[in-house]
Amino acid sequence: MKPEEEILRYIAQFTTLSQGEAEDIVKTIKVKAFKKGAFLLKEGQVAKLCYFVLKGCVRQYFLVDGEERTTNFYTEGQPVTPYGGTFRQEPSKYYLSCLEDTIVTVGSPEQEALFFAKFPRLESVSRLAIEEELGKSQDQLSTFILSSPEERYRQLLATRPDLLERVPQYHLASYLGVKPESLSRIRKRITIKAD
Amino acid sequence: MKPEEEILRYIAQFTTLSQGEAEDIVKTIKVKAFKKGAFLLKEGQVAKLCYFVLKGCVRQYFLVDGEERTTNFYTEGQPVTPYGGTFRQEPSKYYLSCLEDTIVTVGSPEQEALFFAKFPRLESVSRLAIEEELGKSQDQLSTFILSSPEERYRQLLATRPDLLERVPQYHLASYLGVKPESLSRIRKRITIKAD
DNA sequence: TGATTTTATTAACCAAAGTCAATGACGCGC
DNA sequence: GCGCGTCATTGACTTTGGTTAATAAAATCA
Repeated sequence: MKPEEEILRYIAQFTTLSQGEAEDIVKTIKVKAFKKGAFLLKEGQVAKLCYFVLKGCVRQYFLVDGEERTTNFYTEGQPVTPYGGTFRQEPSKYYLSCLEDTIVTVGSPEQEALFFAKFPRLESVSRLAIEEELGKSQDQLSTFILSSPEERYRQLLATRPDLLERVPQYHLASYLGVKPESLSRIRKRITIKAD
Repeated sequence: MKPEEEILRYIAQFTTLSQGEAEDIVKTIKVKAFKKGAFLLKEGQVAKLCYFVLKGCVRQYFLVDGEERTTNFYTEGQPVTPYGGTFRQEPSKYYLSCLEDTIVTVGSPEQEALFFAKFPRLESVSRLAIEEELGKSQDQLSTFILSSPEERYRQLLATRPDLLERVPQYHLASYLGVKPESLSRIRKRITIKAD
């Protein structure tokens, strides 16, 4: 599958596309490649663009007392919406950094308007997608906040095992809200129990 | 201010209303009162309605091993959207219970359609509001998840001091992801440090 | 009001995460 | 291959939250 077609799979979750529409969409979207280590967004910048990951991995984090706190990993097939698709005016507190060479689609409010003019049917799809993201975000909040770090790690293991392969452990630790040393101990505890 | 007018304040965040529109909206919306302890939604029910708090306080929680885990408190001026305004088909895992005598507006998909037919301008307002909620939810996720319980308590103290007055501490503890005994100790630690 | 229930605090002890420091393992460039 | 930096693990010790149980304080209601 070409990376560009990843976005068709995403849209297909919400509606059915004709062959013509699909080809048209692939032709219309703007695609951009980033090198490992590149930033899609830095703290203080106003987010003018939004993204959708076709290939690679983007890490979202912010700084507290100079320390990075990872809040999300976006991989193939995920929309990168640090602010829920809203194009806010305020400068962002988040960084978006590529952990691998990454290919994304790029959207701006202007392109969005053109896109919806061309594919009006997809405007409601967009709304659905945002509501879906909100639901996920709230579920994540409720299941994550009230779990222990070990439970959170097991949860991650169950839902996104790919991340354990491709993301350094100290970033995962930050994502789980613990120090790298603790994650190391958690992993040890689990493998011992598994005997 | 009449409770009904709370919703005008909310809408005013996103757009400007004429005097006529404002009066019309207040006349159109459906208002309902609940007694302390009443449920807006119970686990297993399919959420067919959404709410907006005019007066009072609603607690959202779900059960894990028979234990309540509080995920949100909704007070005056907040939309109650356990699933991002979406009317999902699935039965909810959440309870919505009134901590005080509470007055809310009630919305259904049908009423929503009628409402938007009458005030077409407000459909985009609704979209903005949902995106706003998503932004808030993601911010909450990032600031809460990666903080210690003590930091979370300080955060709550700073952002929603009203809750400390009106909500029993053991519900706050559940919301912060700790046991009531721990919250008690955290409070003690903080008052000692404050000397 | 007094009695009863509900909610909050405190203490003692245990388990788990933080901190600091040292050591290993691995990858990368030279 | 060697050296270097990055990342992961381990150990000793501290801090913090969970657990259990007892007690105190506050709210509720007859």
